[in-house]
Amino acid sequence: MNLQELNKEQRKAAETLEGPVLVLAGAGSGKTKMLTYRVANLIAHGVPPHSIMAITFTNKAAQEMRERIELLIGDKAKEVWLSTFHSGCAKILRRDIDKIGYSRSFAIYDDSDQDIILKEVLNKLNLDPKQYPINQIKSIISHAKEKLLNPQEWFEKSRRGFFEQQIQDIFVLYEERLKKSNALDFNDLIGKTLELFLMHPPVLEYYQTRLKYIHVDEYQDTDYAQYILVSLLSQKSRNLCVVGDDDQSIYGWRGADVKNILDFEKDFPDAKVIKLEQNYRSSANILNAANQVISSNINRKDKALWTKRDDGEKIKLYEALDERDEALYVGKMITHLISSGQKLSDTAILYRTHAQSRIFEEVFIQSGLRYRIYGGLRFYDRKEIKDILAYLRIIVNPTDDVSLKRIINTPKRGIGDATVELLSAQGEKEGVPLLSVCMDPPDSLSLRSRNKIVSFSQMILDFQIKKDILPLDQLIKGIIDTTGLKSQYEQGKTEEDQGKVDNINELLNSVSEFMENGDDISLQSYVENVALVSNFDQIGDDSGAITMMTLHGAKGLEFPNVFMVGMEENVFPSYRSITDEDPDKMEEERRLCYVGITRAENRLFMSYARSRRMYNQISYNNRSRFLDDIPIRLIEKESCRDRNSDPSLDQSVNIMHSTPYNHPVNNKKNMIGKGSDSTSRYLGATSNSSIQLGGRTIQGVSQGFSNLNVRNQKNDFPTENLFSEGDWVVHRKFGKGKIVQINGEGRNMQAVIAFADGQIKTLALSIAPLIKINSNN
DNA sequence: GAATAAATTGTTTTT
DNA sequence: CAATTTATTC
Repeated sequence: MNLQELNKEQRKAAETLEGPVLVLAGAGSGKTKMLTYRVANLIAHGVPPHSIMAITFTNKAAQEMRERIELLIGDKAKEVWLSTFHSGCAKILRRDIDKIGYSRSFAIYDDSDQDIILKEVLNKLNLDPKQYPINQIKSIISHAKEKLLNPQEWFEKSRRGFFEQQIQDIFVLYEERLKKSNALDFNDLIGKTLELFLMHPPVLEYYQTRLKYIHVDEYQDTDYAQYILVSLLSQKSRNLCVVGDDDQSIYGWRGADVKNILDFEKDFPDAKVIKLEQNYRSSANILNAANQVISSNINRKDKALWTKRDDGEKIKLYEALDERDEALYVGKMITHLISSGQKLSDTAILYRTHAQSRIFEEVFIQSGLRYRIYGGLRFYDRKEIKDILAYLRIIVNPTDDVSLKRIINTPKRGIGDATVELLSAQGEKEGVPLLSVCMDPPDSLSLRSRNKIVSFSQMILDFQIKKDILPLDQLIKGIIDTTGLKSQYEQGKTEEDQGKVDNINELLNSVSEFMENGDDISLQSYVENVALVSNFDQIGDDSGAITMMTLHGAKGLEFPNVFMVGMEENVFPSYRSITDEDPDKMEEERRLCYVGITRAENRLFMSYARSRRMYNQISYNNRSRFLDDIPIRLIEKESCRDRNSDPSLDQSVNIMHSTPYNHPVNNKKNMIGKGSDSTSRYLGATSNSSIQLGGRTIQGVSQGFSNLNVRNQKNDFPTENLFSEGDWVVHRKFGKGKIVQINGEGRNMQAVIAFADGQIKTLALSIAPLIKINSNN
């Protein structure tokens, strides 16, 4: 490691090791480089790598930083604690969450799980979803949790009207459901970690002592809860280094509080403040444009980025006829860039909303330009994938009612809505997990239904046994085979079904990858990983494709050529930000524009359309106000030829028809998630994904599982594998208990169980409706 | 209970 | 417009 490679300010930041440090790092100022060297420098000064923590915004950023530190100091980099807030908290909770009344096999509920719970809650309270929109409730709950408010506290601080009272009730029930399912939402990951720390000081002290040097990247995007977390963790050592840029704060809508960075000096009066203002990324023209745009904001720390680079090319501004014309222009420009030696991956298209991507997909497919879309529907959020994951989740955490409901009749096995409703009501009445009820369904159901339900729950328990016997990939393969999750699509002939089969194969692929790379390859770890990765976590995998993403998604990235499209009022800035009552929203929108511009290294293209189809109607928007902030001298203007007077315009499309493909653009189909590559399929390239799956492995597994089926038919349930002394279990009627002793063998095996209410019972394991809840300890 | 047809409803940004 | 929810029929 050689600190001489840093500039003066960067070096100062990398050498100021003790005490609180605030680094105000402008866009492209070598922030990651500085952080990397600082960590390496700490290690060079004898600090053990495991005492160093760095929190980043995305898993991708964490991974990249780890690689860069590794280049400097080698294998020791592996011991540095690098993670996002969410995955770091998940790690802490996996160790000790049982201390605050959850099982360590807790589930992480995502957005769509929240939807399901809230729908049920509204239903139960007899509230109309139109008057209490799910999305609004979700955001209220999320904001409350960001501020560490419980339902009551939230209500006290609200307007305290009738609506708020109802929201409070919903909130309370929502929390109860999560708790009952042993599940946490994203905000809980932070909040429950804090709860753990506050209720159990020794746990906090452990981390305070261990993590002597803490770094937080993108500090401007932290919310109140995260701020408290960081404050607590660094309280003892006071070695806290935060890095951020108030001009790049673009997550206010998610609870991010710029005050955290603006007030850092108040929180730590002895903080050393270092400013990184030299930009290494963009040409002078691009940087000047960015500086001009952001200077219209009032609420910001004064600073000015500068560069040693030449002016470079002017910013190209294109006025398009409509959104198709805009896409054609972009396609044409990219084709030019390619012919001048640029790679496809040198170019990114940035837009305000995902919906804008579709027309680009259409045009690029027609032109044979490979592209990748990041964000949007996550790979793991696709229906066929979520179904598989739901099986995995119920195996890890048998109390996960949301997952169970999802799969109890998927694929179709004749357990209808009415039946599920009844089972669910029963579980609620008795306060036990749905799976417990399924193991011993009420007599009010027909024998036919009961048989289906019992054999379903036996299948789940069989999987639970297999979990500890088979390696992860074989387990998942076996589940897919046994349940018919894949074969249900293999029979279908539509392209959609085929895509689903591909995605399932892709999932298996990603499992193998996970097993090769990770150190913890347990099912639980896999499920957790899947819950916390985003679509932005694999950017840069593909060197042969154009990158397409939202402006938010582009934060932290850079590209030689950047297209900012849809530069129109109501699009960008978004119509929702154009309000007089909240000028902060417009400021955030402007920062987003600043972020976009500063992604570009050499060439920046901006475009707007005179007319655009939005929300299924044609709208005519003015050019974005942000364009007017850029000095004319930095801009080179191009305008569309009028379609009426110049029929050759449409022919310009045909020039790009080098490889004509007439595949329908099938909506989110082309969204690229982890490892998936449907673009290459469209373009005739071979995807190696399915090849690795063939033959041997598959057969091996299905054999293993056919044994299991036979056993099922004989009704000879191998309980001996499932329970052992010391296990925590939940009984249908007696509630939570601990197995203190196991006697007998096979079908006659009995367990002595001490239940939470003090009762001690001896139960036959082959028939007792028991669920193991400490499945992974 | 399942498969189809009809109606309805929603679109910022994400760990 | 397209995805999801609801109604209808078998």
